Amino acid sequence: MEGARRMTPHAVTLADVAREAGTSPSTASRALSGHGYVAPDVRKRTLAVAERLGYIPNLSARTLKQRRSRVIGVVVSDLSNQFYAALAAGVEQTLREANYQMLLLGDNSDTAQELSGARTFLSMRAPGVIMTPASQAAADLLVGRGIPVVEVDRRLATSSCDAVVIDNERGARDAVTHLLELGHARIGLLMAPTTWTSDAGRLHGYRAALVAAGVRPDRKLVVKTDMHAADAPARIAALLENERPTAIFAANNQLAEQAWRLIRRHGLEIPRDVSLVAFDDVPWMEMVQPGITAVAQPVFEMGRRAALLLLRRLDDPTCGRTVEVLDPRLVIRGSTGGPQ
Amino acid sequence: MEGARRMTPHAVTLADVAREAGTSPSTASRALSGHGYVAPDVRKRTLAVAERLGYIPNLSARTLKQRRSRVIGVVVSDLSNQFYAALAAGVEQTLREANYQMLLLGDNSDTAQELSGARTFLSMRAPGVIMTPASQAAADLLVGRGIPVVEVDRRLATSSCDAVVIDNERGARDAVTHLLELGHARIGLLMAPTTWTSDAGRLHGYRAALVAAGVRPDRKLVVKTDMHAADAPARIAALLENERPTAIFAANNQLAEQAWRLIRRHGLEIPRDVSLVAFDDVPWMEMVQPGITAVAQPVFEMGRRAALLLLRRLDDPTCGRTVEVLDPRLVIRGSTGGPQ
DNA sequence: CTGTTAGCGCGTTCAG
DNA sequence: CTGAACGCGCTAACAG
Repeated sequence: MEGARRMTPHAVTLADVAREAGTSPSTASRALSGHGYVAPDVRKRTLAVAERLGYIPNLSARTLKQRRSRVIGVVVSDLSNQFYAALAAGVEQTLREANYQMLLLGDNSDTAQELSGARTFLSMRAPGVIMTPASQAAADLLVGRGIPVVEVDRRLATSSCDAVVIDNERGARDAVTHLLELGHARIGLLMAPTTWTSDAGRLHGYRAALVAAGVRPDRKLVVKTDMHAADAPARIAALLENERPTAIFAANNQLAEQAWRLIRRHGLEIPRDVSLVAFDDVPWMEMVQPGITAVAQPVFEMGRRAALLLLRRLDDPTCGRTVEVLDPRLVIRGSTGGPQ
Repeated sequence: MEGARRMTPHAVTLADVAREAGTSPSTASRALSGHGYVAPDVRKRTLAVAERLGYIPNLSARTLKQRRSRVIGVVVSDLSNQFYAALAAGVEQTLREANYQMLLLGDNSDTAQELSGARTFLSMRAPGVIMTPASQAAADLLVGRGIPVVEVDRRLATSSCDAVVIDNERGARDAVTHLLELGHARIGLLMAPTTWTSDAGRLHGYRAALVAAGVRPDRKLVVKTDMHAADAPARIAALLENERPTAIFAANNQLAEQAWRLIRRHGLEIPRDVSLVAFDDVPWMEMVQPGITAVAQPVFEMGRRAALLLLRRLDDPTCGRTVEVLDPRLVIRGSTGGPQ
């Protein structure tokens, strides 16, 4: 037991383990990491000592030496949105299985915060990054520094990254076509005021469905507003009151929630007075009465695939670029019916 | 412009900045970090060069040198549970304001995963950790190594950590008393099968309320089950069918959701056939018809306070221990009414 | 199979 | 106010 268990203020280091095991630091390193040759008994002894001393490798030192860490940066738009939470969960599980850590950041859809996150990942020498991009800046910075980026949910980078997205246009078209088939013609669209491919795709799908049915798109029926904007409720209310749409297509789960609340507050009944369809199916949509018809996305799976794409690229940086487009699925519930 | 902008495979380093700025690495370090004396013009020049070269400090090197990073470890039980998501959001925002990063991990209420998370934090030299503890092991390991831990939502560590919790007993008592006042006597309790202080407190509160009202607690009315357990639905259904409680108190939001679904599936009507109260108020509870009476917790605030407690301790490691107990608030909605 | 040597990039002495 | 020297803990070369 020697004097090794003193109240050292220092954490136990590889050198401590080596000394205690009667070997050199490099041999101890090989024994613990499993790289290179080590005599079986030496390895065993070293492992035992490490265990006994409670040795925990210093990742900073390792990262400094190897010039890359095993921490994958992940940034999503909004941690408290169930969609992004599920996405992150899918990513984390997959990364964990491959022995990588996830460093999760939320950027509140803010370019500056996203950029600051990217800088953090760079300074931590993350070998790769997965993001729901808010702007081109962050991904471009990363890619420019040689860090592979996988975009999820939407694509924005000017450089060509791997990506996992949903077929937004088809999802929106399915949703709106469903309404058209029920006999609706005045269909309101609620969407975020972004330039993201996700929103653009949903808008295209909405328009395409109308045109295909011979209905002329009306700009006044389209409201672009952010969930957190102060005037969001007022603008949605204005749509309801002034335009009297017989149905509303909300392009994300948060706008759907807002719309749902406002429709009730206005004393309107779903679907009698107005039908409602959402893009992105979340639990409450099945629980309310009537249930909300929604375009379901395989969220967890999207996270998983994004992680797999990144892992593949880490394994082979030169492999061809992949963009996976997953299929949405329209889940019909009680919130959609024929117009009055 | 010299030859400094070559296609170097290496990231730009402090030495590069120093060379370009015509100074030494140590001066450059002082200039950029702001510690120590540097001539104003030298500082300015160095900053400019750093900016121009796109210098991003290597955190590993800095951490290795300073023996501590600015990454705070955070581990919660379930990333996809809105309660924990909100908690994490509160923590993150506060840490960010203090210029710390959050490393968020989910442990799925699993001791092994929690322990592995703690080891990760240790190996990354995190200066502190915030956790919703699943067992004593992780916190004890951390504290034993001199890393301050703040427990949130529940307390478990044998060592005395700072903590932020809700007054579980009072919350439960308020909820059950509300039911008793409505005339209920057969009140079922759904709770997780843990030894956590949160669940214990809620159980105590439930019992205390009954006893205070002269109602004899009946063990058969208490079902301890995990949300993800395969037999959870069956056991809850059995409670409903065999014991015929006139009201149910679900001790967390997920059990409340399960109960709500099963009550409907059994063709029972809320609150006519059975009343329902939940501990932890989440958005859907306000949206369903009737709304669910629930004990609301200031979740975001709990996260924020936990972060503040940790920051204070980082600032002054010897300061007295603090345990903050926040007040819950009973929100009465339509899911509770008199028994038949 | 093993130990010695030599940094990874940074911050912190301590003389100038 | 500045720079030279050193070392944080680890691993990749290399020689033995």
